[in-house]
Amino acid sequence: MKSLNGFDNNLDRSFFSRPTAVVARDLLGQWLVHGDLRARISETEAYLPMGDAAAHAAAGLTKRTKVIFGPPGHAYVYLNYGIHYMLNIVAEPVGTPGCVLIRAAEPWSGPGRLTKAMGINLSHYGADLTQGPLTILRGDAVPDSRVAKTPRIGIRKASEMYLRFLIA
DNA sequence: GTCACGATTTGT
DNA sequence: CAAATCGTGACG
Repeated sequence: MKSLNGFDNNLDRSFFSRPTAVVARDLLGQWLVHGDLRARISETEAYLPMGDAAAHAAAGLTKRTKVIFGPPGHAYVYLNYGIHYMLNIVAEPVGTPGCVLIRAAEPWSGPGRLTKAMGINLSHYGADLTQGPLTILRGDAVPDSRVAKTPRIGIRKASEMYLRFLIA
């Protein structure tokens, strides 16, 4: 059964409707697809629903964070430093505001360079990644032995939490 | 309305 | 190390 975008192995809603850190870890090795462009996700960061001062959702439900409180599998995109678009994927069930920042996908390093290279911008805010031109395809699973965990990059709050996942 | 700030990148 | 550049959230 193919999806609207023609692919038959997209990650479905249930994949994203799990604990944020688990989704972040399991997103490694999957394919980020935008139209004809595709890139293998190699680095992610989890921003938790609770007890995470660095998460935008910690500020509560606002116009900007609205999508993070919605159904999983949707895109949370925002402009950072007035220059770079950051792509996040909403995790957890509706009402639980967790999201995963896609920090890099081969061959691109850096969240800002990735979105620029793949043409992702604010128009993708709220887009459903389980269907449509912007989506995630299932790739080969990355074994724990190849997954590294470190503190997240570029944040000032909660910098001691190990919520950054990358392929070693 | 005004203001400080930031999940980055690039160049000096 | 500092600049670029602007939407958001806090405050009045």
